[in-house]
Amino acid sequence: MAKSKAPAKTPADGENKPIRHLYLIDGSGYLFRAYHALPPMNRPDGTPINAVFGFCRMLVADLLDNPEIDHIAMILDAGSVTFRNKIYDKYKANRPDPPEDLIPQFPLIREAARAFNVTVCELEGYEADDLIATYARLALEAGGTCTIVSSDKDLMQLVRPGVELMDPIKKIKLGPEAVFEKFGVTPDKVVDVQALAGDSTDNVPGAPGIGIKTAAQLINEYGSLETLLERTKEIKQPKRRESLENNAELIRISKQLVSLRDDVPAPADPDSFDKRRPDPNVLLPWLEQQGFRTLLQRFTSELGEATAPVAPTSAPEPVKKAEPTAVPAASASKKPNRDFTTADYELIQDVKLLDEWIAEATRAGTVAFDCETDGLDSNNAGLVGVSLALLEGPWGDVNSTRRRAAYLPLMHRTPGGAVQGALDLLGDGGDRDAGKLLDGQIPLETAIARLKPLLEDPAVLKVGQNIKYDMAVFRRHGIEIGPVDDTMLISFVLDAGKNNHGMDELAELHLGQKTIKFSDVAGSGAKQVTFDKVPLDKARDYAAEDADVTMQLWARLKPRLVPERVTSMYETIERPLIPVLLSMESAGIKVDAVKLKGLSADFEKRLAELEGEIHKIAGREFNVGSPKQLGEILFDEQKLPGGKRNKNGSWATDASVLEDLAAQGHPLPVKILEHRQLAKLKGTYTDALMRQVDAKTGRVHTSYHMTGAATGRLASTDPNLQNIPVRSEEGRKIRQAFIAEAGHKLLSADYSQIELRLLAHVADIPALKEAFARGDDIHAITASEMFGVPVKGMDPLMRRRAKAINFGIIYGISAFGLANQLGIGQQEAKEYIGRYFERYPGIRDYMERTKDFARKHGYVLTPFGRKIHLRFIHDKSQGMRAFAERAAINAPLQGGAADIIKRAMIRLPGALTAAKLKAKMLLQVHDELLFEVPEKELDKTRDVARKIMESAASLTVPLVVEAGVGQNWAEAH
DNA sequence: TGGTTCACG
DNA sequence: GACGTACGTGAACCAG
Repeated sequence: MAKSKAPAKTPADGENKPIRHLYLIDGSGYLFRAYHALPPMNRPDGTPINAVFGFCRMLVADLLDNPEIDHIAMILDAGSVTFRNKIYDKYKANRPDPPEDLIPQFPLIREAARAFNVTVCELEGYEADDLIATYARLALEAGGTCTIVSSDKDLMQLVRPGVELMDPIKKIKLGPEAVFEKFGVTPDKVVDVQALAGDSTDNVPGAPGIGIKTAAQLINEYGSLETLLERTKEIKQPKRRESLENNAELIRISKQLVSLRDDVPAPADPDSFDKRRPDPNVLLPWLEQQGFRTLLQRFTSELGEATAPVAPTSAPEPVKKAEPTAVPAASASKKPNRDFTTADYELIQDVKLLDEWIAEATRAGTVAFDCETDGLDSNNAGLVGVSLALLEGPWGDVNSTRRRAAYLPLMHRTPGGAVQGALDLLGDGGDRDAGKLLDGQIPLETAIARLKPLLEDPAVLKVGQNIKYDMAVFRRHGIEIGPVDDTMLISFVLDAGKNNHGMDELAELHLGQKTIKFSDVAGSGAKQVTFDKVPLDKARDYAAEDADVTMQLWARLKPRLVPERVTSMYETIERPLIPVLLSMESAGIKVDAVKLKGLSADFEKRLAELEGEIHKIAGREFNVGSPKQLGEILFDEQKLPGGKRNKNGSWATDASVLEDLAAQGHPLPVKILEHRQLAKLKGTYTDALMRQVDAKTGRVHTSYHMTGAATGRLASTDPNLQNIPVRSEEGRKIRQAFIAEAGHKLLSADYSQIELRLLAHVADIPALKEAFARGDDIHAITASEMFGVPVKGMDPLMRRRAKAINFGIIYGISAFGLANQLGIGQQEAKEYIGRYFERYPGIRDYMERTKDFARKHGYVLTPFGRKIHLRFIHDKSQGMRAFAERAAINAPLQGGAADIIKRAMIRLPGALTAAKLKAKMLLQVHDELLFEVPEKELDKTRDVARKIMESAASLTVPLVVEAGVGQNWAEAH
């Protein structure tokens, strides 16, 4: 017998309204999805809550707040035994148990739905999917439409006009196209494909040897499963034919298993699913119990205080956790000024309105702005428009403020012009393409002239998201923007390691707002247009939103700096670094294109030779660049010993494997290694670098990302100039192509052993500190202390091993890693580590202290106060925790070194100017700075650089900088 | 798009 | 007792 659990509607709601659009939430599917998507969180009483939190966030932000939704219900499985078990007893038999910290959340999702006054439906003997199918049908028959909130592929068979699927985490609507992408057939044929292909997670057998690809092909060819089974004789491939002929019955059973029933007895009339206001007496106490503070705040102001609070149902036995973590209240969704929408964004098309905005911004004292361009390269992209946003009212109080945002289009053009932007070599911003300037735009020169006083006004703070980019664009129009704040950097100093710092992610996280995607306004793939071709109305929505979101993020994040003790990290390191990096990026470095071309030709010739030799030894032709084909040659065909497989089952062919084989005297791996090295050099460096040379300057301009690495290191892209080869002879030839301008030389200054020095400092190891103070060879000293041999006349092998251990310590040593590095047994490695800790017990103490700190606080600190969060420090997987612990040990050292060189970089431009030197800082490679120096100023510049770098921090060990000079980077380094 | 490999500190 | 492992990046290439 079916039993209904649909709650009665509250009398106050009156009559049910008929369905227009029904939302059906696949409750357990959603819970699993949210569980895996969100980091562990706990309720104040310790109960794990992440999946429920994700569920509530979705429910509020996407469903209850969406006025288009009038009917909504959550569907659940009533039990584990259904009619399908009668058809096939092994159905879903090998489902693993859910994770233990998910189990207590199952009952909570029922509570959550009840608290928000959302109907819960379940039906014994049937799965939630059958109920969903049935309600989808009922909705259609009632003349309405239906959205199923689930990412379960089994529900794809229900997609049809009026019924769509929505991924609850990605918020993507899945229509027939998505179904076709997944199953290769239209939605009505999905069950046929599933019946043939089977499903290992649900233990649906299907036809052995036939997967989704083959199944789709067969169904599309024969039209339906039944026709196919009748005409199996026509199938040419013997294996397929046999599989189908021998398993016809099993396939029919499979079809019954995967077909959803849309005729089950519905426990409640779908008209009764109408969206209802939550009852404050139920919702508020429940939210409080879960610790969802922002939601509580919001609903208290929306619904009013509870008048007769109903105590939340008793909580299940909480899972005991060693270190309960707080629910991040700030990440809950919250939308200030909910009546403010994109429709309120303004379009500035005349000078009068622009002047008004500028006056308003000047009066407000803080303005968010963002510029839109026709490319991504900040050195060349042309300015297309500017957006501005204001937040007026009490500082930082998002609830009692008024939002305003506007877009000022400047260089939008009619579509149909030649593709340009990145390909633009003239860079003049003029008549470089066929598109004509659109009407209704203030002339660029006029707008620039009006904006300049605002953007340079020392009394107006300009807030940007990755403002380095905007500063670069405006600099080329003669505007030096300042003073500035950067929400990306504020987020970085607050939350490095917790989340990334792109605007879309921050908007979602802190404002609960999904931003308009660039591809929504500009298209995607080959059809994508540059922003100047986007129509003004769309451009306004997209661009004004950027400034609007930036302003709100600033109001949300900036007040956290002081209480979370990262103000000085932001104000003395990250923010002042912006203009320094900007100058380095726009300076670029000269490369010798002729030299690169020659190298490329050399490499190409040698590669062709090697390829011939390799094919000869292998006995056949194959793609040497394909690890898959190579693995098959080496281990399946040549039957070489010692094949390892990587996690997806294919043969591993990385350098360490090939080196092992080479050491055993096999000729093929030797050639492959050489081929790999040259292919890398040619593909990644010579050829790619030539393409990156800027036509205007004849130099390459990298772009530095300030928030790419959680430790505080910079990252370099387009091109990455932080991984130019240096370790191999062939590779160094590429460095030779980085050259100085005529009359100049390159000066390279790098910190010696900076991370080990920091280790000696923070762990406070007298023996190491003294060795550094004396200027001793630190690896030799370590070897001497460990193995009890004098430094003089030491076996180089011992020094090498000590060096590997010193590095290992920095990385959070493990016996496995050290053994791998040194090519010794794990036992031996373990013994070395033991001996090291015996000699330097302070280092072991430091490592333990650091791990404890990370476990207690969820982050670690560099000596300069940079915070690095360890997201996985309490993960339930031992492997993930160990990973986080090693990262915790490494982060203060790597991050501390990053702090030091950043401090030096900030001081250097001023110091050079003060010494009347014209040297330019060009590149930073983590512990090295590269300068281009007029030949006559070499000595002075070297002295200044060394002095500033060595005094960038005062530690209990000296900082030592080694400098070199040359015509090219290889010589200087 | 994800996995593999390899360049750097 | 088994498992998966050195820390931090970005780019090219292959395969699906």
